Amino acid sequence: MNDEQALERGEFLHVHEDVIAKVNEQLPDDETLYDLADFFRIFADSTRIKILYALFESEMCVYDIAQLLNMTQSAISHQLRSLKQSKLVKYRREGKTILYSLADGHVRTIIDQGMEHIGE
Amino acid sequence: MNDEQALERGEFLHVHEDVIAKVNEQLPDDETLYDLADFFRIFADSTRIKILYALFESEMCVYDIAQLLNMTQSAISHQLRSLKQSKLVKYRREGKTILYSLADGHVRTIIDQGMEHIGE
DNA sequence: CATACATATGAACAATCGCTCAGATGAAAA
DNA sequence: TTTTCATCTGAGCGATTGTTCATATGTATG
Repeated sequence: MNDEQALERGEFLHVHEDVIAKVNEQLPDDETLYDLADFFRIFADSTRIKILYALFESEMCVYDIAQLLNMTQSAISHQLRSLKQSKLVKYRREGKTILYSLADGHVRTIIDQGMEHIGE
Repeated sequence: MNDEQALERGEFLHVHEDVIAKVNEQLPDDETLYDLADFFRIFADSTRIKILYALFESEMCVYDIAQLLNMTQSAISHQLRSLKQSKLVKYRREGKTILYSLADGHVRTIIDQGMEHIGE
């Protein structure tokens, strides 16, 4: 069959409409996909991953995390804010210090899964 | 115990050295953590997630993916390059067109896991 | 060969990101 | 209340990101 005949029958040159229809059925809506991308973006920075690893062991205050990672308190505080907003981390106040901990067990699973993939 | 006494014994005000030592044992080395962050960064963009979803169904050419996502051929080609470099996608030539497909079964698991987390 | 088709590529741009710095907020101690 | 400690916050910055645009590469066809 040549292109003209295909065009006459309403087909296109490249587009395989059956496949596209099938994908469109399975593809979640845009908002969900944005949320999913946002979720993965949290793990796309090694500082945030380090913070999460630290919290695997125990709850920690900002200053201790900063010491551990050899970074400024401000940098850690900014990152903890992202983690808070994404509901991956929760906190409680104890006197003057604020203790951060994991808010969600899935975090460990996700990181372990990623680790398994890169093969370490 | 007051701060002066603590300082005399070589302790610090905030740093809980036992916790830090424990975390340092568990914390993978920097290179691994960078690789892990790079891996998650691939999923941190909704265009790339859509492309992967499309490839869940069947191998597709660049033009079809562009039509499906209503984006330019160039934009898709650039993203496919990232996915190629990350070894998440492979390709084969068939005449003039190049057909892309998933290179790794883990991809689906990772995305499903993320989806489960955001609760959709 | 020349032409058309399919994809890849590099430069350029706006948008976003992670960190630093200076200062603000909040809680407890003096 | 004033001071000190612990953390938060907003502006500013250099670096990175995703897209567009124009062009280059590669493959089959006439």
